Amino acid sequence: MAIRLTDVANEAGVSLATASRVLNGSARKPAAEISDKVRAAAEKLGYFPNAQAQALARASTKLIGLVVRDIADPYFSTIARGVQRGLGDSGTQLLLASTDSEPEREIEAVRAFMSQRTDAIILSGSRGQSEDDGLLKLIENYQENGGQVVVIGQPLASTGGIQVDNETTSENLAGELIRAGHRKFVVLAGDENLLTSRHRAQGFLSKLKRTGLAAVDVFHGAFSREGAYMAMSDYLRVRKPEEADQQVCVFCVSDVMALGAIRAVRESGLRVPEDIAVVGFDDIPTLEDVTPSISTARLPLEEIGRWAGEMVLSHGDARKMVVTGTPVLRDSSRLHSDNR
Amino acid sequence: MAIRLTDVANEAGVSLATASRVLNGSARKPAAEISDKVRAAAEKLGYFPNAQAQALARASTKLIGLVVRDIADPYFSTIARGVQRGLGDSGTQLLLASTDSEPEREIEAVRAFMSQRTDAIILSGSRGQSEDDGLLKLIENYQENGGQVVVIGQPLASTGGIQVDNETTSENLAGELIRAGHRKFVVLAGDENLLTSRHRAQGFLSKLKRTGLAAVDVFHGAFSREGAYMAMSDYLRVRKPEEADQQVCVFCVSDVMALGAIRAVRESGLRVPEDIAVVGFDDIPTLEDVTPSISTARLPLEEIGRWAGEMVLSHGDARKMVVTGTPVLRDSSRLHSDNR
DNA sequence: CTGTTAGCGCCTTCAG
DNA sequence: CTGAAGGCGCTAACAG
Repeated sequence: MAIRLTDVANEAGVSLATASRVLNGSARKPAAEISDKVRAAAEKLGYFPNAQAQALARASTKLIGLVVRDIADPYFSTIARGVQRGLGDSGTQLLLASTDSEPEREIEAVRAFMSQRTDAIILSGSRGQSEDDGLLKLIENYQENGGQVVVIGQPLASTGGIQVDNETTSENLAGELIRAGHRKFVVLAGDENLLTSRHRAQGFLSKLKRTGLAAVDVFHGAFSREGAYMAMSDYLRVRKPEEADQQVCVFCVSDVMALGAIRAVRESGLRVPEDIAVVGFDDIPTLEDVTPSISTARLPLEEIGRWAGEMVLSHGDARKMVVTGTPVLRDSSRLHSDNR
Repeated sequence: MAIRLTDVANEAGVSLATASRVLNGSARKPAAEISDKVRAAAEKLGYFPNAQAQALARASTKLIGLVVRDIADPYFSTIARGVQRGLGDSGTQLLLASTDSEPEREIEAVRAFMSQRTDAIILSGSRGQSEDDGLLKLIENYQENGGQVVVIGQPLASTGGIQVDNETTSENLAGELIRAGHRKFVVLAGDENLLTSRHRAQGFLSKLKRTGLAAVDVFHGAFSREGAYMAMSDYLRVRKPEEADQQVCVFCVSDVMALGAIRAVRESGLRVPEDIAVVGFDDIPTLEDVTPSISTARLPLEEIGRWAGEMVLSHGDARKMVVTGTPVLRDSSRLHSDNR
């Protein structure tokens, strides 16, 4: 159906090999005159190289796979944009898969990418707590066959990646909040089966403990806007009357959760931050448009994606890098001193 | 390097053809015993079909391409999620490309997808005003070779797609605002070279005119948050003192622009909506978290994406459908009656 | 410098 | 029902 290289070669009156050489970056450069003829023929016929055939003949597809949990989540879409930027004009194409937080879908995605023989896979999704054995085996298999794996977030033993030091970041964030005067905390810890979620909560709590602060409430739930909305609603429902007297600072393990929490606070008729201070984690772009401005731990999301993309291109050593977030206190954690 | 079907066949002691038949959905089903042996061998060896080879031998890659302007923009990421949902578990893989609003990058993306022999291409990006001749020719070429094209937003003569009736939607939105009592309008019309931008502004303006409302100011600029921020800043700088007395309603041709506009209003010390009402278009998910809640014309973004995905799967007729947005007045356009 | 010729991994008639 | 063989479109030695 489509025009083949053979057709172009015939049209130009040269051999297949010659046509191939001029149309693709071969080391050997045919004569200028011939080249022009071939290019003209290709143009005239509307020739498009068949990437599949090329991939088969060479040994590399110029394909890389990116798996995220939900592409509509600003956290992931920002990373995705970064990856694309990182890939730049290398001619590498991006295959995208979303897992919807279901481990099996992550495995499916990786299998699909393996079948596509992607040169690399960037995992930015749901690193579960128990390092799904199945996934690990798959990845190992993939690597043995020359596949490159870059993990964003949690580190994975055998792979390269951009690790986020969630624990330290949370500790620092807690430190800043304490320094700002907060003394009473609640943690919306998200899904305890997700490493990211766990580490962020743990870091925060351990800092509190080390500082000798009173016990706080910890709520679990889905690592999502809805999850936080419900967790916060639960908290508001059960909190004791005397708690209402003093401003409490609620740490959510992600900005998206903070957004859900704020919604719940507002619906209950309370104010942020006067009645309840809310703090997030990530610094997703959305925060720019939210009032009050939300305190968070800033992660260079787009750059992280870009680094991942560049890492993939450099095709090199499975380099590892560690990123620690920066606490950014904004209005949502303003201390309400005159409360009681 | 990787395990081939041949290896599996050998391991199982059967022929290549047989192995192929059991491992892939062939019409002819080998004996159960044989099948099990083959499957066991495949499992043991860690076999993954080579999608490229399959694509070459069959005549279809199970690949579809999606081109957006910016995957980090909630409008596009929501559509992207919809597309993925629409594709469901059909086994189709999604290739993603972002154009950054540059027409040439859109063309590059389409060329790349054509090379990848994607079964279909969903265009959700920058339909320029002058229907870039290059793009049209490419698309035509693609279709002649059996490629399916689905366009989201602007309709394209020869292709199917989900058309958004921007003009009518804007008219309706204007109607609602007028009914709500607004009389003084400003339009941040975005990029006049983008059809989407144009139609939205035109619809709005024509409705105003038809209603006999006084002339309003129209500002052009980039079809983006920054563009709107600057346009709004310009407006605030040049508006006449007497205008400041009466609440004005600023219609932005997209929610993302509305967000930028609101930022500008706030930075100038004014309030939304008391001093300046702001209205957007699209109803991106982000709006859920913004205060005041933003009035807009609701488009079922995720569903639009889903429809596009399903359309692609049904492989059918290049169906066309038209979507008209629904005006949703929220707080950002509340009338400030007591302002003389 | 150009052309010829094996494959790359898999599917699919066509025989057996 | 199973096996053998040609071909999908292109690349990369190897000759000429």
